[in-house]
Amino acid sequence: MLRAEIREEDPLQSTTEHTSINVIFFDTLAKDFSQSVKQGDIVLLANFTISKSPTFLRDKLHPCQLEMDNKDACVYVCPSAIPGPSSSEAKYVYVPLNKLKSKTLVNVYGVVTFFKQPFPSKGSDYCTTLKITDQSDVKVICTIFCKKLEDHPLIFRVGDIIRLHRFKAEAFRDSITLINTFGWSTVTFNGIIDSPIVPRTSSKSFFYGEADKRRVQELRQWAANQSLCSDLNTSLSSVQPHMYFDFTCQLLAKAVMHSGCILLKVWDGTRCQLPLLQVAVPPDELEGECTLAKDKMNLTANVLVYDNHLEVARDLKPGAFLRFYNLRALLQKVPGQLPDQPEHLGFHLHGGTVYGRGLRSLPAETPDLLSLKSVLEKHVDLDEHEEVNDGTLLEIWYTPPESIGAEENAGPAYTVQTCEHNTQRITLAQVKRSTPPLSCHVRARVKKYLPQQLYQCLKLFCSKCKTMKDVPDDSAVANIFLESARDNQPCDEQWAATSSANSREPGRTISMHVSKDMVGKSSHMQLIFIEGMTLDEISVLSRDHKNLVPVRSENSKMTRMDLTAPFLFSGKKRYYGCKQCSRNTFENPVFTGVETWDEQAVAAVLGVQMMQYRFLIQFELDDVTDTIEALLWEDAERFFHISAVDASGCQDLQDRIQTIMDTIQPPESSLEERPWMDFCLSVYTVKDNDRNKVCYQITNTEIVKQ
DNA sequence: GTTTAGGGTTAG
Repeated sequence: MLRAEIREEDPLQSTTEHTSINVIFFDTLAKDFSQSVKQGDIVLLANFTISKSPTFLRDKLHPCQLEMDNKDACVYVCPSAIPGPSSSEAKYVYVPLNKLKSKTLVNVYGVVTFFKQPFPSKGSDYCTTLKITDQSDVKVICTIFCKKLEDHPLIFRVGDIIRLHRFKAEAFRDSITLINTFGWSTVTFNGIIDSPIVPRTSSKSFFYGEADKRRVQELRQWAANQSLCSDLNTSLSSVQPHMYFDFTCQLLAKAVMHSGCILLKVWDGTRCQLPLLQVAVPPDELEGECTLAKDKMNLTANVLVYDNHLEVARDLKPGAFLRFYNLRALLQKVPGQLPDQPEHLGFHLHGGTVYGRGLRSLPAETPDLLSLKSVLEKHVDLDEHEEVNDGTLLEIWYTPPESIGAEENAGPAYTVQTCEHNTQRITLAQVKRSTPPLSCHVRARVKKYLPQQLYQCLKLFCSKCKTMKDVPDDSAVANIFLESARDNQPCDEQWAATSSANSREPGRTISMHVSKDMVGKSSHMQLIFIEGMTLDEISVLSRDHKNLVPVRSENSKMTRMDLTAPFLFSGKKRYYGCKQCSRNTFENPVFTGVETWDEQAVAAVLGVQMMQYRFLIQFELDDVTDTIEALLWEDAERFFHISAVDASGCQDLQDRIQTIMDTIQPPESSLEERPWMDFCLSVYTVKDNDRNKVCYQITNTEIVKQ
């Protein structure tokens, strides 16, 4: 038994849907038919019977089949005018590119090193120019003139392998060029080693056999070691401003901007690192899908196509896979944009074909598209959200991408806004475009924060002169005490009761002074002035004494220590004064009338302008549309639910801040893994060298108690 | 059995 598949000779004249049908031959007829027929031959069948095709569902051919089981059944085989592969292979001889002779007719194989999409020549035809090379390492320019665009070779990228039949070799400017001539044909193959060898051609008939496969394999192998292949790895996520690059993508939508410009909205499934240009198009002028959700996620590239490329762009259908060649990435200002705001990345396919500039659609099944398709498939969940009404779209627009379709991320996880602002949440890109002053709500993740050493986020701030400084480290403070204690002679003040003792080190005397008014009061009520102690000693002593004021003597008069050191030790807390705003020294302090000594009272008596403890953290926030640097400053204590001064003397509280920061930005985590947080942002301007600088501060935002 | 192009960045 033998099965043959035959097709209607002229499908256009066929009135039925199925133009191919199975024929079953039996016995001698099967054997004879097998020996005399070649693919492409015309057959004439008579006296068959018609039965249901059992393979209809599987092979999608005609639901019936023809069975040649009748004793009168016969078949005539008419050899086709098109020669079969077996007879044609020997006819083609391929000339190496270094052996081309002028004025000869040749067939060649080569690897494409450069090519241009077909462009209109000044004559009657479209022209394709390309450059090829082979193992001889000679490069030859080829020119193909042909009236019909669809008959031009299907070259997708540098590295493709092309076979040229019936080309004329000509000398031009000291080198040989190839031009198509009568009866010409071209076949191309992709240059990827070990990928299936599938001929691409628009020729009506072409010969292709085992010898061709071998030749393609040889050239692929050779080319792989020559680094001829163009870089097709530029994705939207890696594109940089001012680049020229080849870009493989899918067309989402298109719109005619004016007679000289078509907008193509495309994506490759990766997110651009820079904000992408948004081009406003009225919905009824946009052909294809609404890209709002993808725009929002910085996934949609807007390509403006001009001049000679309009012809190709006009015929493209949304959903098509495209490759742009030598596309230009440019930073552009949005109309009405303020000078300080970031520019947006747009893409231009300007006129001309230099460096191969152009675009073409790629057949959906080409192996060139495998990686693109696999990236796009990861975004399938997005599409469902685009078939929704405007209200939902608006919501998606204002929702960070990862929370789309993920219920568990829908609500704020770690922060809550405590303000009364009734503003709709906006994107960071919109924040940057806004005009200060302004309060707004955003949802973002923490990309980075400073200082990374969290103890450095504790600052000293003078509310009078607005000076801010770091908390001095222990070694600096210890040095001040050490210097002061050296060769110190205890001071002698009339108002103080003094007791002194020798330290273990020779020459250092430790003294303690208490106001005579306070003698006999319990120790926690007392204000004790200490002299000649080291930092360690004061620290030990301060465990049991609430108010220790370190002093030194100058000409037997009691003087404050340098204000780099704390002016007061109280339990584990240390209080600092502002060098600029404090009085130089204190004389005859008045201690009467003070019932309880706290840091305020001590500062007042000593003439010290006390510095406040504050938290200061700079966050880099990211919500995909943009990033901004926002300070956590005035509302930092509310944010953490921790007082800065308490944290200054308490390791547990410092650890709690570290824990919160590790939740917001888990160590070693990628941005995508970090929690979304809701922030109230205050946008304001600050004079900076006579220029107005826009600043962002996190206000009215608190960590949710876990 | 003619001609075209014969690579090398627009300027929106």
